[in-house]
Amino acid sequence: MNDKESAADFIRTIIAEDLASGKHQAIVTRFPPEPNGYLHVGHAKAICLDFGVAAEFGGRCHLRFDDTNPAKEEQHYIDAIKEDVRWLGFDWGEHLYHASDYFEQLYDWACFLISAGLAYVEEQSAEAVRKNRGDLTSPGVNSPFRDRPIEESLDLFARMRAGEFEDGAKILRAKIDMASHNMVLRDPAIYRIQHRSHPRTGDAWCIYPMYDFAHGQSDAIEGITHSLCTMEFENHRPLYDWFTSHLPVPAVPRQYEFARLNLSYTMTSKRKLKQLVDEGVVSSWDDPRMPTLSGMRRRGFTPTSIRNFCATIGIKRTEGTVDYSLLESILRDDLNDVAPRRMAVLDPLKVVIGNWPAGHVEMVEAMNHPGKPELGTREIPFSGELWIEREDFREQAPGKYFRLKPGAEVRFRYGYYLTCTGFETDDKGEVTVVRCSYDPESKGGNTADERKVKGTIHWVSSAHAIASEVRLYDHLFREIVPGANGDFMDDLNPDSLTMVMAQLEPSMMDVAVGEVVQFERSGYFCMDRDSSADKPVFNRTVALRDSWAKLEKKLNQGPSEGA
RNA sequence: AACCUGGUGGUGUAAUUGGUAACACAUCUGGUUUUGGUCCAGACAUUUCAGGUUCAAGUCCUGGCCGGGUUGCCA
Repeated sequence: MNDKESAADFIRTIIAEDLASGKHQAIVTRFPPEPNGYLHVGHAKAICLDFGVAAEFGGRCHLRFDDTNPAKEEQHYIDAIKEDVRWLGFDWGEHLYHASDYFEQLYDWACFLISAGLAYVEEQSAEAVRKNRGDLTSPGVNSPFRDRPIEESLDLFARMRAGEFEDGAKILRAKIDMASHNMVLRDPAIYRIQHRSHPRTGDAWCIYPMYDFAHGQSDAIEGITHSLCTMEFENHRPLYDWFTSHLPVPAVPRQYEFARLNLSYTMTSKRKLKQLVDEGVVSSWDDPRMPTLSGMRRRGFTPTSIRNFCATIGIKRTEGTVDYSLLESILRDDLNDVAPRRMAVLDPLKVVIGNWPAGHVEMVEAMNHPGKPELGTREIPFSGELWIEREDFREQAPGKYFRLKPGAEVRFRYGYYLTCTGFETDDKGEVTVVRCSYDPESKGGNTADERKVKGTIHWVSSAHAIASEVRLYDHLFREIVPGANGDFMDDLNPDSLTMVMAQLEPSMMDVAVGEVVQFERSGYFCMDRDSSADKPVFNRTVALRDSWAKLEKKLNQGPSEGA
């Protein structure tokens, strides 16, 4: 399946205009994650925008790590982020940068600001600073240090860098407007002291620039033309512009904001996802239930499906919540196209064919993809003892139930027509064996008389089957918007993971870790890295659409209770 | 209640910038089918409300209503 084209959203419109008017000769964007966690679908939206727009307009996109807070950042996050961006299908080429690459320049610019009377060293406590900032409806109060001599601030700032003061003892603040309606402009902190080693600069620094002081300037240094970010930074744009207009930066980039992605039944918040990992709710950042790119990869999502999803949801400034079913639909679309078909029984029930020659095994031919004959066929062993899906047999069933029931004839896909002649149960009434007879003239699934057999079910020869652990997933949360009514942890779905022991057709031995196949009539499954030579493990990526389930639900709701 | 932003079907997007509201998902009906899958056909909104400008308004103006963001030495 090819990538869906992205519509001309407001950002692409602006870029096209900037190029047409000659404002820019070429465009440069950047994707700037903080390496404090793993990337999730929300980031995919940003990545597809940043890299996508650059590619469409013949520009380039940088990967820049926003590593200004060593308290939260780690090298392994950096490595994982790079892997995820590459997996999604994007390439930053030579343009890998870090905000920390610019620490020396940023320091110089901070001194420049102090010298220009536009920044000062603050010595009030964090609490006092907060108190004096005022609130949403009342202006703040100027700091007693606001008008201290420039030389004094310069000296103090140098000593901050030299490590003379403890964490929190002082900060550097920009001198803007304590009465601004925009809180971000009330003399924002631009440097803080943190005696902590940084994943890249080690112990070279004990003062670190704040996001606001690093981002726009980093953009300027790299020649970013369009700095795209999410709406929560909208209030920061005036500050972004304040720095680039008061500092001798080499270029003046522009920031544009778009709405972040919200997906139903999950969440796109690094902080909350980290909590799920830290509290052991999920096994890891790449748990297949996680909306992280690594989790989705392990689950069996294709990069194409995620890119198509991002193209479909579009870019706007309005918040909304996308139906998870849209993602699933786009995923199925791609998987239907690329996934080879196989047979597997998730909830095995034994079928014994009474008139089958004892000990006889026959090979039947099955297509690897009904829609793509060019993908060839494979041979599957058929015998007198088979596994079928427990739900494919009913002792009593409504007329619309086309599967196995006493007296009914159904087609065993690619095999034979079987007619149910009886069944056995245990003391609890649970069906243990279904007895059938087969029509020797129906090999392959057709007969000369062309009689209609409505039902077709999948099967696996019990003597040849491979036992496998299969992990079935459901939404991680029960609520469309987890946490909407309180703590999101209260909305966890206790049934988000179910494990079953399935029986697979022998050819499944050749599936590779990470490969996705369709278990016919069931869903798409991806071989997990937990697989071993003697026990494969599969994750259900997504189930097939199930119109029978809907029909049956309706039948059961009807006036006369269904079977 | 301050400032900033936004409001098109159940959901996500579109509408040549003032000219018969389009597409996808979801839902419901049918048809095809050796996957109750795929595929095909059909149904499903007078654009938050009230006024105004205009031959003509989802697009422009005024007011109301509703939503999101903002008071880190996080990003």
